[in-house]
This record gives sequence, C-alpha cells and structure tokens, in this order.
Amino acid sequence: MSNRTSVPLPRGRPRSFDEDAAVERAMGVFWSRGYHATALPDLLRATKLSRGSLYAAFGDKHSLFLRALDRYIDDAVTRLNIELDPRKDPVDGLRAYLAGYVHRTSGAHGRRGCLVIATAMELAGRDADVNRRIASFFKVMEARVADALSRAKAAGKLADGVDPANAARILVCFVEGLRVISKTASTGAITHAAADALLDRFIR
Amino acid sequence: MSNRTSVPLPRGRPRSFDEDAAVERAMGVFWSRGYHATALPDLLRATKLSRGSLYAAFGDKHSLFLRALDRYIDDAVTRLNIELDPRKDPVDGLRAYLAGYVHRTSGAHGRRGCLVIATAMELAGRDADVNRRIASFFKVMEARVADALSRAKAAGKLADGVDPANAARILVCFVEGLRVISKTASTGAITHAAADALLDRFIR
DNA sequence: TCCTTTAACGACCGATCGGTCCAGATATCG
DNA sequence: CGATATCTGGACCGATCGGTCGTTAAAGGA
Repeated sequence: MSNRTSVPLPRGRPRSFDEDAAVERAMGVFWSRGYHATALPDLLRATKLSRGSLYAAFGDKHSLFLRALDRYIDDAVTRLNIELDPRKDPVDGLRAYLAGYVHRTSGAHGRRGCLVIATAMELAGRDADVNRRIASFFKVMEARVADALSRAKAAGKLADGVDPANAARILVCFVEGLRVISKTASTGAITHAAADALLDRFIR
Repeated sequence: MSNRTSVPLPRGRPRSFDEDAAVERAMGVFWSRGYHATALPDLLRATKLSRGSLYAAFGDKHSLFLRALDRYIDDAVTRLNIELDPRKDPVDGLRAYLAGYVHRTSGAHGRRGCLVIATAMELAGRDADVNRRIASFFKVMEARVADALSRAKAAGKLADGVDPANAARILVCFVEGLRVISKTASTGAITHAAADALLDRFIR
C-alpha cells in the first residue's frame, strides 16, 4: 500500500533541495545571530535558497525559526536520552551529562552559546509558541535528571539527605548557568573541576 | 574653588530633563524587549524625549544601551557588595545572596528575566564593548562569592573538602541558570528548596 | 529689553526590513 | 513531444529601521 494518504501523485517539477538540510543551515544562523539580528539575506545565503523558494517552503521567517528551534531541541533531547538512558548506570549517565556541558561550554564552542537560552531571553516573554517549546524542554531535561538521581538513590549511591527533585533543579540550573557565563568567559579547567565537585556533593 | 575644570559657564537654555532618569527608563525598555527588538519610538515613549533630544544627549542607540547596561550592572554590583559585605557573617551573606535571586526569579519578576544574561546571549559574541562589561560583571560576582566562601572556610563553617573557588563557580552558575529557566517556568517553592539544599551541601 | 546660546522638536533621509509576485526555467507524466 | 505542475530568482512593495538637520522655543547675561 503505497501512497497512503490518497494524495494525488506530484506531477510537475520535483523539489530540488533538501528541506531538512535547509532547516539545519537556518538553525546555524539563528544560533549564531539570534532571531531579530538574523535578516532574510542571511538565511538565503545559508540555505542557498531564493526568497521565493524559502517562503514557499516555510511560510515566513517565524515559522522557519520554529522549525529550527524544534530541530535544536530534538537534538538536545536525543542526546539527553542517550546520556541518561534508564538502562545504563545513573551515576555514569550524570557524569556524561555534565561532561557534555563542560565540553560544549569550553572555548569557541562556549562562545557560540545556546539557541534555547538565547531564544528564551529574546523571545519567550512575548511569543507563546516559543515559550511553550522552551518550557517543555527544560521540564523534560529536569525530569530526565531527576529520574537518574532517583535511580541512583534507589541503588544507594546518593549521599545522605539528597532529594532527587532538588538536586535535579540544581544540576539543570548549573549547566544552563554554565552556558551563560561561557558566552564571555573562557571556562576551561575550573569549570570541569566545579562540575566534578558539584556531583561529588550528591553521590556517595 | 568652584568651576574646577576651567570650563566656561553654560550660557544658553539649561537642560530640562533628568539624564539619569532617562537612562533608567531606557534601561527598563531594553530589559523588557532586548536590544534589537527595541525601536527608537519605544525609547522615545519611555524617556518622553524627542528624537533630536535623545541623540543630542546620548549619541546613538548603542551608546544609550551601554549607559543602560552600565546602570543595570552598577545596581547589581551594589547589591552584591551589600549582601556579601566582608564585615558581615559570610554564611548569612550567602543566604541573602541566594534568597535575593530566588525572589527575583519568582513569578512575574522572573519572567522579566535579566538584562545581563539577555545581552550576553544577544550581543556578547559580536560586540566587544558589551563583552567586556559582562565578562567583568561575572568575574566580580564570582570573586565576591569566592571571598565570602573563603571567609566562611576560615571560620570553620564550610563542610569538609569544599573548595571556595569551585563552590563559587557552582553558586554563580546556579543563580544565573535560575534566571534562565525562570523566564518560562514559574519557579516557586521548588527553587527556594533547591537553593537551600545547595548551600547546605557546602556549609557545615 | 535685546541678544546670545542652547535645548527641544519633528519632518525628513537613505537603507533595510519582512514579505509578495511574476516571468522564465525545468523536470515529470501521459 | 506537449501539457502540466512546480521550482527558481529577483524585481518590487509598503513599513519601519536608525540617524540627521533645520527650525522654533526658552533661558540667562549684558
């Protein structure tokens, strides 16, 4: 059973560009420049599309931005699901999670910042679509971390008196704060040591 | 000895508006909307100035923004110096510091966000003037917190194995991360509990 | 009171914004 | 091959951007 949705077969000239690749390139531009500072010509240059093609494919700048943001968040959630996979050791997972952020906030990587945070600060207050996506992302991340901490606690690996929910919020705020200060500071070994020290306060 | 700098006395019509108050109102607009999303008419409405007056007084939008950012940072550093005053008990100071951020990130306050973080994400990568100010601000904050922690350690109030420099970076990242997630989430009691739990891991 | 000096104002500027539309190219199908 | 459908590039649109400048109003000093 091909042609599942009973849509008539396309007849004319087929699309000659990869839509997902265009979204990814657009994501890169928004990531580097932010929403307002990204002008149409920037997006056209990055996607190698003409105005007409871009508007036909994506509707408008805002819709393309949402596609790019979704892509960025999907990537992050995928990474999260791998690092904090319930089938793996939760403490190892938390170490990998923190190590990932330390790496991503070091040097030039760090200075590029984070599209989610930049968007939260630039648009979340005045854009319901954006707000929903970002609130959901932070919620998912905190839930994944809390789950890993709960499993660690059940395995007797948490220090006395550590509450998984509180510790999860602490860890999430820590890594997001890392991304903020690494926009301007070169956070190298100190950050690595800080991440280790923080986790060591929680595990037995 | 009046007229110290041998500047000729002003002769014509004196300025009829308060420059500092105008900077403060402009700061509020940039704080709420961000740099790029703030248009001249927004600033004119907020400051009750005409285009001509605003440009005569402040040069251009970017210069006015730097004035506003400096004002915001000065306020924050002043608060920091009060909360973490070396003459006061360092642990009380750290509690006040965290409590201030918890309060400032709750409810509607939280959703307004933080001008420093928003600016870091929006402009720091491409604006050296901005980058310098923000890097310096984070450095000052981390230094003040580290100093308080060092004093606490000297007073025997720190838990075993806590390094003031690492703990300072952790606390700064935590509070900045708080500001990020509170842009979209309503962080109420959980955040308060998390802040308490974090500090309790460091003090004896 | 008159003159000098400066602030205040808003019309106006070129550039650029996001977005539309059309003419021409091109690929597929009957 | 011809008909058809879609893509492609860029001319073009009104709106708005940040910024300038000539005019007017007002406040001393002489």
